[in-house]
Amino acid sequence: MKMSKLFVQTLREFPNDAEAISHKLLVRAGFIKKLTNGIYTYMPLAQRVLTKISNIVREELNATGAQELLMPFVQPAEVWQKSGRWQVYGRELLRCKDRHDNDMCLAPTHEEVITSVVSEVVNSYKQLPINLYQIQTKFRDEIRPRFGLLRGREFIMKDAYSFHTSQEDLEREYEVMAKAYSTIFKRCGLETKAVQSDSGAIGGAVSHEYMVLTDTMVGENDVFYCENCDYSANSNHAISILPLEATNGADYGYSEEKIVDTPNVKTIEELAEFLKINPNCILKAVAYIADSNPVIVMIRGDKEVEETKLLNALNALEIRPMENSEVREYLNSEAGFISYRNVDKSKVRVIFDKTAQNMKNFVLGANIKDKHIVGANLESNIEFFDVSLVKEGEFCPVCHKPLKVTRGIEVGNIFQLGTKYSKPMNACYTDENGQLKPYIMGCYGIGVSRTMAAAVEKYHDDFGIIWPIQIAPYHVDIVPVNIEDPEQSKVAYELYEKLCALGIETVIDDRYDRAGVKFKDSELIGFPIRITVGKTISEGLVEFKTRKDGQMIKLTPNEAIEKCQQILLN
RNA sequence: CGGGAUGUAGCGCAGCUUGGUAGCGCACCUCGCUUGGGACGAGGGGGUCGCAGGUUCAAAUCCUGUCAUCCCGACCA
Repeated sequence: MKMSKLFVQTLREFPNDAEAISHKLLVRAGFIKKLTNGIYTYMPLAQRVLTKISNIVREELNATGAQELLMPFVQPAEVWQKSGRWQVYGRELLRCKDRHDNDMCLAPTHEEVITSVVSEVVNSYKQLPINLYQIQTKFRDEIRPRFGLLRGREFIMKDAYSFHTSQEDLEREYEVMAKAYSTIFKRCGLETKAVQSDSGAIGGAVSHEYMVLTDTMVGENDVFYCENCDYSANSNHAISILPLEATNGADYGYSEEKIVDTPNVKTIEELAEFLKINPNCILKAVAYIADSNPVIVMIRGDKEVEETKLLNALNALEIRPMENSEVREYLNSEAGFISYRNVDKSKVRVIFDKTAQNMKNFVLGANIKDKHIVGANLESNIEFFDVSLVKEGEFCPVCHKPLKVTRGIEVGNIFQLGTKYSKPMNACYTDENGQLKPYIMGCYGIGVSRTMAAAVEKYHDDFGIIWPIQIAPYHVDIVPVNIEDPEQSKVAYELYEKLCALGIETVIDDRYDRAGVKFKDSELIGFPIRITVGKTISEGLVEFKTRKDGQMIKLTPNEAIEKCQQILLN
């Protein structure tokens, strides 16, 4: 490709509406252009990267026996009503009507359609198992799109769905996919960690997320992991063994239950300070509205509520903190002094976190303004749930060593769905005994456009992007310092022809610009290899430079070609 | 949806306080010169100042409303 013909416009400055480095660089280097919030055009350079990632995905999935198909992006409400998600999915599902006034939607995912398609084709256990996938645009009307491609509204996703006759066979396929995923990301030049996760709106029991670990804010997930064993989990799913700490209020002299004055002491910090007590001896109450029902969570004072865990414990869809007016209305109390005692349990659901379990003689809100109870103890027969957020340093649930935390960008995930979709949609096959059985399903996603952004997030420097060669838009950038110099031009074009003939993807920067412009663009765009044809041509040499380590060596044109081949083979 | 900020040429910005000819840099076009790290000179094209009302002889500028975008919190590939 001649640079003069390549449809790309690099910018001299970073766009001012971008925050994430991948967003800034992809825009500045001319890979993407924003149409509107969370919706981008993939320019030719980006399209080449996406194609490469997609092809790696295809090769690895095809190797497992999965088959590619392509499903509709615009879907009728019917299939969503059948699965029950038309009501459940919320405003993230972009709905519209066709000219006949039928309800339609833009596909955020394809469980409904694939289940419907498979149920028409697969009638017998003899046709199972099967794994089908597609690579396609998805639309999710995210509350807050941000970070460019990392959280767009429209994005490219590979989604695969498998169908089985038994849980065992699903688990077998799940392992196959897990392996394929590791290979796929590795081939894209990305190290990933498979972490346990909550299954969210997609549903199902077991799931793992593939995270690219990063120390920046754009990793939107907190990942807890153990350095000793291989336990790792998203914060919305992580569990821990708490370090042994004093949780006995008697240590602070509160061995007898009584009400004490705590004027204007509202927060846990203030209360701990006021009573000269460790926060972990306070049983705090956090009030929520879950699907318009009041809930209070009793949790140890030094711990936070993990709302996804709470959502699951309550089997609720939506959750938000209670407002002060609602505290008065439902709990007949003031924020800061709430307690599970003296609330109407028929109206207010009370959840005890497991951190409350071993507390003795603790401090508790008195449900009266400016008063707390000290030396309190829990009644027996209380059911405990795990709804607390893990903290770094708490102990691994597997091997009891301290857990670490890091940020992660989720580039893929795998779910064991079970019969979550097949049952409501009545999608069944006939088994060996002539019985109708719902399919046991799994589903497996990879964010293709997000993977591209994650690679940039991971591999860049002050000059621009450093593409892993496996997914780089082109392998080599030939820079004739002065295209008007007949000797340089001749050598550069010969080199270009030869590399192209060898199937090496090459750009020749044939622009009449000065060398500095070409060098800057080369580094910004992130070509893995740059071959400069300049003054050393008098000695019959060109300069061979790799983007990754910045190493420059002088070689003859033929040696340069060999070197390219060598690098591409590795 | 709540809190903060910003909308002026393709991109980055100034002008607004104190109303009076719409500007700068980059990019683009022409000519010249230049060719090893985003050159230089001369000339040129391009903007209903987000949108709608209002105040005024006069609005990018003041007032009201509205829309959009970005950042911080609840969603997910």
